[in-house]
Amino acid sequence: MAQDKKFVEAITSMNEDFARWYTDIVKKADLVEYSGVKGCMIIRPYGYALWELIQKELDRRFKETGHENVYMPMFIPESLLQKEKDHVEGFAPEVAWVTHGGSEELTERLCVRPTSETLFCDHYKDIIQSYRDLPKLYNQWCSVVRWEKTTRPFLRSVEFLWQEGHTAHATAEEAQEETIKMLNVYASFCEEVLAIPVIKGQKTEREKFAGANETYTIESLMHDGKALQSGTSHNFGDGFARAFEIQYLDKDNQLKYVHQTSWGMSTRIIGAIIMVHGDDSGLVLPPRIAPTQLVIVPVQQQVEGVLEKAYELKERLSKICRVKIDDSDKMPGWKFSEHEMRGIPLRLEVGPKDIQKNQVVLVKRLNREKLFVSMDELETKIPEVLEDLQNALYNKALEMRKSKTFTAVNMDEMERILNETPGFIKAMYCGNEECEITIKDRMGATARCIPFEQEQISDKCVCCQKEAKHMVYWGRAY
RNA sequence: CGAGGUGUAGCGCAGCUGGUAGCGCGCUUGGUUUGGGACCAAGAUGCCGGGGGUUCAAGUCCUCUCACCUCGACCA
Repeated sequence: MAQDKKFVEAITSMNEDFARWYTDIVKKADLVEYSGVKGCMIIRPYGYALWELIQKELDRRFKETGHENVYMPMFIPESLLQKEKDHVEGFAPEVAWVTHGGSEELTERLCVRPTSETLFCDHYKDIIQSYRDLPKLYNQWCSVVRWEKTTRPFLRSVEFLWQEGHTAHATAEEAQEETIKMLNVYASFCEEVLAIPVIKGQKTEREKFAGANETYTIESLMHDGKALQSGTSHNFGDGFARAFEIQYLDKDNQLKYVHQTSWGMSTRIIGAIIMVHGDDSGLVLPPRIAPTQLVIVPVQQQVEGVLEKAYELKERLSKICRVKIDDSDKMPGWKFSEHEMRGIPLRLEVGPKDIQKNQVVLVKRLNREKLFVSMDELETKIPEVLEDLQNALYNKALEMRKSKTFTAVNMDEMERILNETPGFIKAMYCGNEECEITIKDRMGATARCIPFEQEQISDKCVCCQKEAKHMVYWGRAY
């Protein structure tokens, strides 16, 4: 089992301690450094490069679906935050307040935005008058602050980077269409770019966003069997519009409330990339999101001609992929491990022997498989291998999820599965919140979503055994 | 906010019944090396988390405090 051999002792093994494994990777792969403020992280160049690629891919998809980027203030006056009742109640426990400007106490406290619904609403109220002003399709890239007590890099930090889309529509139908459209954007982004398979579905009443009529979600499953909400899309109906009096004059000369949506994806998704694809040697990045897709490691670089050839290859290959060269004076083995830890999908080794044979060695991060490739065929071979790796990662993640997805018809069965083989549990639900609470209290699992793709596991609710309304994915979650 | 744990060099740690600071890795310089974490030599690096006490003497004992980590309750 040479493939499973561990070359680096620095990373705690996944099976030994998953939480430690995660923090080890985050630090050893140079994604994050802890900062002086509890719960706030320094995102280092490699981690930020990941985020930039995520931004680039998502932003392109937002633009393609007609959205425009804006920037809202970071501060929200207390009175503004108060306007929508459910919304404030949802966020009140975790907002940070600014009370002073310099040495002077403010007449009204300012909240550091935990999310920007109220700001967008306040703005929409001013700029929307006519049906001709609709729809408004805005998005904002920013950071938000939520005063969390238990924090972990990417998964839950006090300040995090995200994107929040906020749209206003003339009709309820349009708003619903937008909500689903953006959920699909997230889902295809996750599956196509991040190679993370997701379950699309709707949140239960209990789990939905504060102030939303409906919340839709994509849920993914981590290696330890815990679920991660990877993106959400909300239909607000006209609830916020009524609270903020966002009205427009329709064609029929009637004043009507707009219908709104919001949707977000955050740096948390980086946690998902780590926990879905990573292994005991470190990060594993899908090629489409890898800041460096190919690293060139010269071997015996002191031998005349080796470094020159390596630089020449870098120059050539930079036209077809994101490539870096490691010409430091570390040992080759050290470099191999280092770049594996950072999850670079493909390594190219070139040494005197290769140059003689006019070939290079390509090594896949995923399984350390070696390919000997002629120097003349790199331009066709490398994109092919990267594409294969992208697909292989998706399939592997899908297999992993399948192997951790179970069905249960009663509480004992559900609890046994959760304890013995953590993962998603498909089980029927009556729709009564009491049952959700019972399940949460008894086994710490929550309703992840009511999937669009329904299955009939049984007729009865897994908890109360009364008539079931729908099938729900349950699980312990991050 | 409850329960537990850890703070000593950049990182990981040792430092006993108190006696004035050590190991490994990393770092710097020079040399030999290079196909899975090389070797030799010479270096540099400390408010022992912070305050207060006990003592002739405190990483070490007492006390308060702060920070961080892990696990639970609440959340993207």
